[in-house]
Amino acid sequence: MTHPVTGGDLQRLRRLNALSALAALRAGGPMTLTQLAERADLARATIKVVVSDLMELGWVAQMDPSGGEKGRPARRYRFRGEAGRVLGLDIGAHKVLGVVADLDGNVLHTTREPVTPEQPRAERLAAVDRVVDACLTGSGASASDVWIAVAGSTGYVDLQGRVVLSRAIQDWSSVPLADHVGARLGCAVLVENDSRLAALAECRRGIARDTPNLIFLHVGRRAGAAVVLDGVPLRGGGGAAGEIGVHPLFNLGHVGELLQAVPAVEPGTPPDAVAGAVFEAARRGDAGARGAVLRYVKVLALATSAMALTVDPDLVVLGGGFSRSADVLLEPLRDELETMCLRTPELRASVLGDECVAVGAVCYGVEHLSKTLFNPETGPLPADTPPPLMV
Amino acid sequence: MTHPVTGGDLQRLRRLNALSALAALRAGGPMTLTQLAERADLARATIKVVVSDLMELGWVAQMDPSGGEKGRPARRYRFRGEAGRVLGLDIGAHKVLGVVADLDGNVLHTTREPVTPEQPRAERLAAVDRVVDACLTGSGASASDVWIAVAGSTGYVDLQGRVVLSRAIQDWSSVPLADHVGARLGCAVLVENDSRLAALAECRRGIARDTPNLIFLHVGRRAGAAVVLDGVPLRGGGGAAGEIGVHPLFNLGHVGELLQAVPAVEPGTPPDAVAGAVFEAARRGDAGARGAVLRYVKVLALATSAMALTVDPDLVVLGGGFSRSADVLLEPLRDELETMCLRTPELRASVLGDECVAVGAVCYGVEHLSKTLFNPETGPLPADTPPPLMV
DNA sequence: AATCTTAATGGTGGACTTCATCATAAATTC
DNA sequence: GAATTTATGATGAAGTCCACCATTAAGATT
Repeated sequence: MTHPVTGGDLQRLRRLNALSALAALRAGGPMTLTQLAERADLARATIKVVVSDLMELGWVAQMDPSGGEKGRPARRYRFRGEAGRVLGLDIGAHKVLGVVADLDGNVLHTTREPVTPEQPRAERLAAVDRVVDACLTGSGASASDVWIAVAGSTGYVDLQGRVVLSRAIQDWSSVPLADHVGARLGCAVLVENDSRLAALAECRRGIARDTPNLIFLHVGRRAGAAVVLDGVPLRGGGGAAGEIGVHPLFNLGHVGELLQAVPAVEPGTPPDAVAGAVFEAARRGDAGARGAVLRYVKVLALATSAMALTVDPDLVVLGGGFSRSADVLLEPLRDELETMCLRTPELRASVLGDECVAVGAVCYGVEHLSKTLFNPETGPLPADTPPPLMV
Repeated sequence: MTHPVTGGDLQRLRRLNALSALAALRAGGPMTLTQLAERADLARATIKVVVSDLMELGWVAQMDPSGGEKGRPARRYRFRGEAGRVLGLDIGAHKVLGVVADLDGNVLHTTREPVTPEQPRAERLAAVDRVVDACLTGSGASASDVWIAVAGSTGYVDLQGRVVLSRAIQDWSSVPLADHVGARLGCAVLVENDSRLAALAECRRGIARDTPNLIFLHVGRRAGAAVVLDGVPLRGGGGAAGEIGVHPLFNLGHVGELLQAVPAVEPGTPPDAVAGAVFEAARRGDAGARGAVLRYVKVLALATSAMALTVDPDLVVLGGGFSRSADVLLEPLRDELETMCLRTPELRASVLGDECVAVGAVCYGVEHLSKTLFNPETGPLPADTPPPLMV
């Protein structure tokens, strides 16, 4: 009912102040004591004690004096992002992508390996293992340096991180992905829907950086969606939020097929290239192709407006493979949406490319760590010890 | 990025503890010092000081000793809900309903006045004024006792509380409702969509008390919806969340008309009674009526499943005028939803009746006060002084 | 009716945290 | 080299919480 206001001990106040300082340092970059005192709204003397505590714990390091200022040069302090590592995985239909980042979310290393949708589960898991190993060796980290791993997978992922159902990947439903990766790394592993992570990535570092309420539209041969509200990916009561694709009127699972039979596309074009060819023809002005695109956009708009009317976002981000053809899609989609919405959201194309999901996984991991590690109950734990296992 | 961890002064710690004690007292009812110390996780000595502070401020009062226990009888303390009043208004098409409650949300008085959808704006506002006055005199309160008023109105209400657009009520779009009521009461006035308030009421005190994620379906001659996520009504980027009714495929604005032309209903039945007659006939087993109900339910299910797939609720609550015929609607609607959802939500009928919106308005007001008054920044202000104007 | 048990109450001292203030130190600038 | 600017270090004061102990007030027992 009322939101939890927790006071407590004097030591707790100290913890609160330490966390406040740490948060200010993380958000505002390297700072002097005076700046930090101002941002955290604490006295200099207090901040000094707090910061020296944090340095002992390993969370904060002193930087080389920069000089260039007028008076006595102030010591500058920074958050030690290198204290731990976050691993982001994108397990898609055609590739497995691994990204290692520090606690600030800076990407340190990327590994990618191709897979096919038809591969059996064991082979795909082996590919995941190889990517994880390559990530570790490539970034010079050991398994114990990784504090949390987040894996994005297609399909409906429930609140416990189980892949309940996947249509895009063969033999993948109810795969024990978290256990598999967790056994290898010995850290907490979160599994999330890939669209949701992509949406988060666009919201944090992409086209939606200034927009907390958005719908991410994953368009490709299959279509999916994710919703972000107040900057937080919406999971819903069971993790199925955004799965508008199964609605009987929209049938987004096969909406990509609307882009098949167009005269302008030569017979014999490989299936994966058909859509691109249609877009290309539409770009050139081919009437048949434009008609196909319009039919496709109409269906997409119907589904999108249903979601938009439900959650009233400020922005719709067009992502996924077809977003490369945003120049052809954006305008007609915008026109269609205009006719169906009460408060038509803006429409923009994704900008993060194919590392989108992995970057979102890193963001998700960093934020999860923030919530659990930097917790007022436990205070900032020593940075050297890896965090306790959590889910 | 990181959620705000604010520490601060020693006095701030005291404020935090005072608020923590107050929150515990509000949530847990009257308590002894020992119980309170346990709930707020503070030492008895501390709680004692905090509580005597709160008594001086007027937030807490001592109760009569109850006795009946074994040892020395403990003094029991309670939150002084009577320190202020919250006014909830439901401005509907056919009635204006006013409810006065204390800060605990206990309803003290109710006033109702009939109106018609066709009445001009001035008449409707005059009716609102009369209801407000009757609420004050009826509950023995003066205008300055009312700390906040919340008005529920049909139509699209934006984030600033402006009624942007109303189709159900004539001459109502962009009415300056908050200003009008605020001028009369001299307190903050919030305006919200009525379905959203009804949803909140069901979530706090109705059929959904244990369910934080739900969709409230307002069914009647016109249909509307509202979404509650994690116990919070979803407004969206511009306050239009839940307005699925304007979607071209669902046309919920006139979905009630599907219940018109049924042979079992005698010609000449007044328009308002037709739907009820159809439901009655369907209840008796009339085939034509059952068919009409089924057609109606199909449309409703399409819209509901679109929303459900978007936000993945645990529950759909059937409310509004037609929910009186839930016995006829629930089962077919459940069956239809079953075929369209990935994770089919539970389906229940509203239980709060026609005071639903006003009760939701009170809940909303109480919770808004909790957020603004009981704010760690300002600490618990003296209870006697009415709160500063806020929006 | 006197005594025992139970549990709340009141008070004291100690430990801790934060803050304001002042004198000092280390750079740049003139 | 002096003046200026800014950071640093140290001290004392004030505020807050907690553990502990003796005291008080009621019901339960004999």
